[in-house]
Amino acid sequence: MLKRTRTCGQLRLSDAGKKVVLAGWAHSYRDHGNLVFIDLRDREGLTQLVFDPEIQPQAHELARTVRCEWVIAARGVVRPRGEGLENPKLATGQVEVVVGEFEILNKAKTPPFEIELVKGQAEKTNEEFRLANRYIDLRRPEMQQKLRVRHRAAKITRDYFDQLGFWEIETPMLAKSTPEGARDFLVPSRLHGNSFYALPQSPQLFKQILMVGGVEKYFQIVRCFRDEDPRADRQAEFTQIDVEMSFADTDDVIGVNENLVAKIFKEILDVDVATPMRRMSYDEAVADYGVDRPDLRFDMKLKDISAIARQSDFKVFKSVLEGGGIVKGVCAPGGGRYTRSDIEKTLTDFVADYGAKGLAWCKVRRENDELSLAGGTSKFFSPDLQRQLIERFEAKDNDLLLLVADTEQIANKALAPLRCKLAGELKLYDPGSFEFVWIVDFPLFEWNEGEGRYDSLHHPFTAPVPEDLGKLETDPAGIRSQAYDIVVNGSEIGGGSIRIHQPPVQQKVFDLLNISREQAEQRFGFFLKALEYGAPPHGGIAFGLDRLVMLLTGTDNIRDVIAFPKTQRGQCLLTDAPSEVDQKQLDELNLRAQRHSHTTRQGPDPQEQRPQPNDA
RNA sequence: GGGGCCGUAGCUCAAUUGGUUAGAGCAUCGGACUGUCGAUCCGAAGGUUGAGGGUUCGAGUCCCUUCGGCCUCGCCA
Repeated sequence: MLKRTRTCGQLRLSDAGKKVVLAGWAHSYRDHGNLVFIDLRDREGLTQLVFDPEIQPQAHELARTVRCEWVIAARGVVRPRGEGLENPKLATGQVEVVVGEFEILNKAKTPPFEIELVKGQAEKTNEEFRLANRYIDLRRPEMQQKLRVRHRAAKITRDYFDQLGFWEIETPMLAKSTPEGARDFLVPSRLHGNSFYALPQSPQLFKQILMVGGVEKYFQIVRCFRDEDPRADRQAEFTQIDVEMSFADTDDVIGVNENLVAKIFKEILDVDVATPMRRMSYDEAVADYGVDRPDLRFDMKLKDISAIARQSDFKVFKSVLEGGGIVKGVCAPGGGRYTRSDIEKTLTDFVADYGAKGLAWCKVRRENDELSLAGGTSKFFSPDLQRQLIERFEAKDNDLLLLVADTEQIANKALAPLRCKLAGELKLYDPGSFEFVWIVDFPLFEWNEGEGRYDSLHHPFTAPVPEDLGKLETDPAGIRSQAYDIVVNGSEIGGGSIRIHQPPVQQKVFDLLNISREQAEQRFGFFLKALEYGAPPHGGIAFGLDRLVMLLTGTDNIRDVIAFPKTQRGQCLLTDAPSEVDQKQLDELNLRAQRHSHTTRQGPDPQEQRPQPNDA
């Protein structure tokens, strides 16, 4: 086998005259009868091979048989291309390799779709197909670029933490199920009948126990599993950069980790991220943006206009306000271009998805040098109230006011995505820019109406702000936590907290979460015990590596940054997982498959109707 | 569990109000060609319109069911 000496992205004019060996895939071929050209591709680039029958008749004959995606190797001499023959589209376009010795390393079937060099082409191919033939899809330069960025982000992370004295420590994949939070993936135990491991939703308790174990500085790039429905930015199986530090407070954790983020953006994108990053309280984020992960690339703050709406003649507003709701809205600069049908159909349907029962609107217009409202619900507002609304939103001519009257929760839930949608459509920001913010001062608990108890906003191990400890008995909802999320462009890429390290505080929190002593003992007993043996104050964070790489590569599809992702229904189209298993495997695990009607294969094949001993 | 969009040749897409034998580009196969680089030129082959059922003289098109993909609500401490 010819051993390659150079890559296909490497050769330049200065290499002219050198003897080289290249290997790769035949990207395309151009057969002129006499001269044959093959563009040879490896992951570094493309180099043109020339086969001249007058120089090497055998190599030329062989080259004529080559087809796309055959794996080939060639030895030859680097030659400057003649004048006018350069290809400015290729980094190696100034030269070509005149082949003397040629070898076909492997033939290939015609690929099911073409491997395009042009960015954006991958999206044009049916994704189902790309996933089923991932090995072809991954040959596209744009996919390889994403894999490369992912690798580099991981490499920078490892080097960064190593230099700061953090140790990368692995934690178990076969772990204990903790029913809080997301649904667990369960793994049956063969040696312990009727018992199950759970795949970790995160290494949370292990990393805290590592702190109790005196490790002091831990990190891990680790796979986590949550059995919930996927989304465009969410897979059941995902990767975290997991970090934990002892004797650290919020500023320590934020400082170490924002510097990592800045380093990654600088080294990969050459983007300068200003540190320390901006911080914003949870309350401010929710009030101004309706969510705890605001996109700060554009302004468009939400405004509570309940006080103004109360004075209007609009019955819908008044009845919502009387019922304890609010009227909140957003001003879309230049939104006057939306037609009445855009608003009353498209935008109203949009907010309806989030539970909003309607969307009130007014357009802002200038008449005789005076701004006023027109259309929609403007008629319910007196000229003075109109002036107040315009002032409140700092609205300009041709803006659009959109108002939701509902509970505060629903109004925010609807307006936050509406704000982002409008800003995107109205092109109010540079999509290539990045705005970082730490969200801090989260409430420790949120009230769960349905269950009649408090839920942790983050998780039950998050420490309260020390000054608020007194409220544990009196005002649990008013307790702030020492939690922090890092948000970029409206995407939460990481979050963490200072943890509770004192058993009595942990116990009190469990009480408020309505977790009984018995339950706590059964689920977290091992952890509570560890806390009693000298747990240092500690805290940490976890980043979503997938989302980070999505931002770095400019994709909004998480499957693009995962080599072998799963579909919306959790299937791997390449390997066909999940699949049924042999009865023998089930027997060994003492498991029986329960075949409900909805899981039984359809299709009345009488052969399939053999007795099922497992039928319930 | 709910809502929405989509499925036509290997790939990307067409196909008038339901109307003749479902077309085109690329890819594939055969041929021609000394400088191409999205090679070009000539020719060929390529289809259970995701599947099943229905309405109709007639269905890619309309209706129902179903499979699959994507987006989304719920869910994701």
